Amino acid sequence: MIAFTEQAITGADKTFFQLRSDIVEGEIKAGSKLSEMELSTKYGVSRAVVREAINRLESCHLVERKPNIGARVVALTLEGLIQLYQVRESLEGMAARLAAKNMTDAEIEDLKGLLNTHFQEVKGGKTYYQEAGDVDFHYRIIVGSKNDHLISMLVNGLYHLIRMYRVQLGMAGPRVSTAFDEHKHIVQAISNRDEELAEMLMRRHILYSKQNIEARLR
Amino acid sequence: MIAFTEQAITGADKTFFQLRSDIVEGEIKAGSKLSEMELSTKYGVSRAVVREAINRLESCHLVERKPNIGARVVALTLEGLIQLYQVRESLEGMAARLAAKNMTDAEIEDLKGLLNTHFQEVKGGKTYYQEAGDVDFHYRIIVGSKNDHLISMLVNGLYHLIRMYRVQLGMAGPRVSTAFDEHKHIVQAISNRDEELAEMLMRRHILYSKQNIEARLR
DNA sequence: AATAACTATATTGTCGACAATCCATTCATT
DNA sequence: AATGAATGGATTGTCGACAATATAGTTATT
Repeated sequence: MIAFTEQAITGADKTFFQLRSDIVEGEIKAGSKLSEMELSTKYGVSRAVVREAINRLESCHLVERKPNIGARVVALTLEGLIQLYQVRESLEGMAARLAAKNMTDAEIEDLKGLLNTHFQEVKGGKTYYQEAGDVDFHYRIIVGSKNDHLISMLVNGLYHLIRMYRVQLGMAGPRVSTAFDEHKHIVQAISNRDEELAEMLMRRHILYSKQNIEARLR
Repeated sequence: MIAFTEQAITGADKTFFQLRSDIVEGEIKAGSKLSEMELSTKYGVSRAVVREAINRLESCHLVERKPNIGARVVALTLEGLIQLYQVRESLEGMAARLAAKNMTDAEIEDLKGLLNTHFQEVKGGKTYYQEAGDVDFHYRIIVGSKNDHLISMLVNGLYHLIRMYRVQLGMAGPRVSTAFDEHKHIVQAISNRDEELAEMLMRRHILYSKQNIEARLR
């Protein structure tokens, strides 16, 4: 499980990561206001670096900023979640298509291996690791697309927001075993270099996931 | 033609718009380095606002920034253009699907009207306005999707980069009359509330456009 | 009592100066 | 001559102070 290793170079990086984590994990409440001065004392840095961190968070759609007024953590709404999943369906569908075209045979073999270890965890009922496995699966396909825009939008952009919804609206849930089967079929399509099918299966996979969430939250 | 009216509130806004325009129009060359001090004297503002503007440009994928080294305008490559069009196909396809679902009847009528005025311009051979008409067409469908993520990603994010390629690699070109027919069919599908077809037609439309560009630049 | 104008306070926006880092040139060593 | 270390100059990162703007509370007016 090769983690996405983002390392902080500058102080603004550290503050950004810290702040993002605090928002995603809900330590800073959704919808709450972000005071620059308050955060600067809290994290022990100047207002300038807090401002830069907040700007980056805005790029991730994790906060909304209004001129001369300030920044607020985004509010979590069902409507927002649905819209997020629509974009995700679109982008990850394309990612699966491109992965079927661009992943190397070795990368595909690795992916199959990941699926096996994931299978063991599902059998063992380790729900905690299931989410990590799920994220890792999608992550590899995104990276496998070899499309920098796609990778950046999903990994640096939307995935943290998705995780924020997962954590704060409590969406671990079952659907793991069926989701596992879907993963298997997607990998099979990629292995067969069937771009069309890979995209279609990925889109349905995410669509099911969306419908599952909708049914649960409504 | 209701233009997207972004108005600058703060000074950083103005600098951002100015800098973005200079980059997109090629006054600042693709691939060139952005010196904070140089820009701050050029635009008559402090380095802090230049930094904020550059950060925002990075979010638009118009510049790349490296810690402790600086920011460069992105390089324009055929590979990058292809990847950009792949993302565009994915997102605008979804936008067309959602537009078929979410646009009001009045908005669809307006869109038909726009197509008519566009038709007059095509007949008159006004190639200058053709591009504006094309942008306006796509813009309305994106907004018609009513999906904020989609709108933000395309309008604030990718469209300026696409325009940068258009301007600097000289991609006005013909294909206008055939593109017009494709636009007509897409609107028809939206008018029929045929989500599936609307998405498919939009994707093909963008795919053709990509292939046209590839054939021309290769 | 309700609305409007004003004042005071707090927050964000902007600036110039200082610190840390990188890059090119020079110098020393093998 | 080639590689590596040291030095100087330039650029980015960070900070605290000041200016501009918004918000809340108060007073004045109808």
